Amino acid sequence: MIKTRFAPSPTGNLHIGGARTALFNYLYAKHVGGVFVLRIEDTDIERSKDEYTRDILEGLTWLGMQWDEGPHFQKERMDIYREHAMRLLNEGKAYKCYCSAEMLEEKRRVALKEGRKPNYDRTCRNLKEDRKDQPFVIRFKSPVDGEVSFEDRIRGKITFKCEELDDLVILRTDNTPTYNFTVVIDDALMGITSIIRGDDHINNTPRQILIYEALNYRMPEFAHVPLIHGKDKGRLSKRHGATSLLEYRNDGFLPEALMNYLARLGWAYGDQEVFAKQDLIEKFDLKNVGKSPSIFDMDKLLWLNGHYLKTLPEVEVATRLESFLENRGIKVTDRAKLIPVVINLRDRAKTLKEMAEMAAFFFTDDFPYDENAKNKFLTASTKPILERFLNEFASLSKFDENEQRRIFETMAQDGGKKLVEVIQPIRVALCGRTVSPGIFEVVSILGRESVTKRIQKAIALIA
RNA sequence: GUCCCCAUCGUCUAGCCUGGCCUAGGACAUCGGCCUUUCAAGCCGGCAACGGGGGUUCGAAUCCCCCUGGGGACGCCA
Repeated sequence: MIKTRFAPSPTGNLHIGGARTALFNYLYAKHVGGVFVLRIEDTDIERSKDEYTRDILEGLTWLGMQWDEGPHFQKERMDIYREHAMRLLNEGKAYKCYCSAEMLEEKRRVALKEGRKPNYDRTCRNLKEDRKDQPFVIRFKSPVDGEVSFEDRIRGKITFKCEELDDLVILRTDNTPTYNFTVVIDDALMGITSIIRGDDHINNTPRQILIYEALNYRMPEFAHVPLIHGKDKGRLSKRHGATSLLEYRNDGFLPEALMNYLARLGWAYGDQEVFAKQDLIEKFDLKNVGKSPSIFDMDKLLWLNGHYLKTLPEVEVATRLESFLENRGIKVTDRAKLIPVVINLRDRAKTLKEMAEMAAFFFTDDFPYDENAKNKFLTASTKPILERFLNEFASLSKFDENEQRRIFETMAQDGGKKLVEVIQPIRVALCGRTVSPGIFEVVSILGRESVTKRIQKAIALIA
């Protein structure tokens, strides 16, 4: 049974990079019929915050990655880690180190400055006496020579010389365990078989392998996925926009689009661009994951989002649009309007937020006029057009497109104008702006009463 | 500084493992055109890449080496 996990630390929001790592774990697990575990790595008491945990859980849920197990919290497992540390200590595979953090920091600084590698010099490794009253950390005894290598599912064989590795701290002065230690214990105890994570962890892998061996636990397979970079090629950060996945939700992105986009970032399946979730589960595989870092491209995400806006069932989009309208303070009293509005706007909007902005005027007669549009199209010279339209419209017996078209064409002909010249003033009167769905559609959706009211209001505005 | 990783259009990528089908394919963006009541959407077309140098081979984007460039890691953070 394949088991994967996503193990974020709640020291920040769930960002794009984390979400992608989670997605690869999720997809791989689902692809092979395995289990996807969620674990919160909150051993850093200082920086961990509940609000971040909430953000992570909500983000994963929104994207549609339901975990099968967890969330486990490391905070609740401290005793387990301590027992393991004691076990290694008793077996002579770890030792107490009394060096002060300040002193080590100074040594590191000097080493770096002199161009040496800033590794711990193992001062306390062979200490015989037990200094009972002095604070200490527990360090793992790393082999002095030899090498460690592993077969990465994405990159192939990776080898490190042991001399590059130093004796890492596994238990701090305050009796709390460190990352490289807890991660091994948890992954082993939780039966994780496949560790898929960012390639910033490649360097940690040999240390972790050594700990697996010391603890005599079964070794999982590793797959290191490249990081996502910003436009400037640097690591993705706040500077590049959204810091939380949930901001994308609030900006009107669809989880379907984001999942699709994230999956295609660093992974491909021939020339296919559009993948529904089930499709991803069927086709995703580690062997198609690329090795080089990719750059987050908002334009492509927008395109995909637009695509899903156009292809998802109308009712589905309508429901989501309604909450975005509410966010703008618009109560949808006439639900029946929602569907035709979506049908007319889905080709024009890239996001739900944008769609809500474009849809607002459909739901209230009390909408604002775009200043430029008003100045240009609601003037003394266009007033006759509005008045004539009002009359013709009132005498309209049927309400279909042909009848409407006849009015506009007659008006254009009589006035020696182009169709667009008579339509634009009407459009501004009805929508408050020069950009909208087709004028016939607008009229039909608004209905007789509302159209009349809006035209009258516009005429009054001019007078 | 040391170690590790990476390298195809501006971007995401296919092709690389198992050399010839590659005059390097698709998508986004961009530019032109068509359609048209505005704006989109849609359709058609254009521009655009194998980082450099050595090998190996009849033949290299594909295999090997070096260089360069980029990224990551070197914590009592995760």
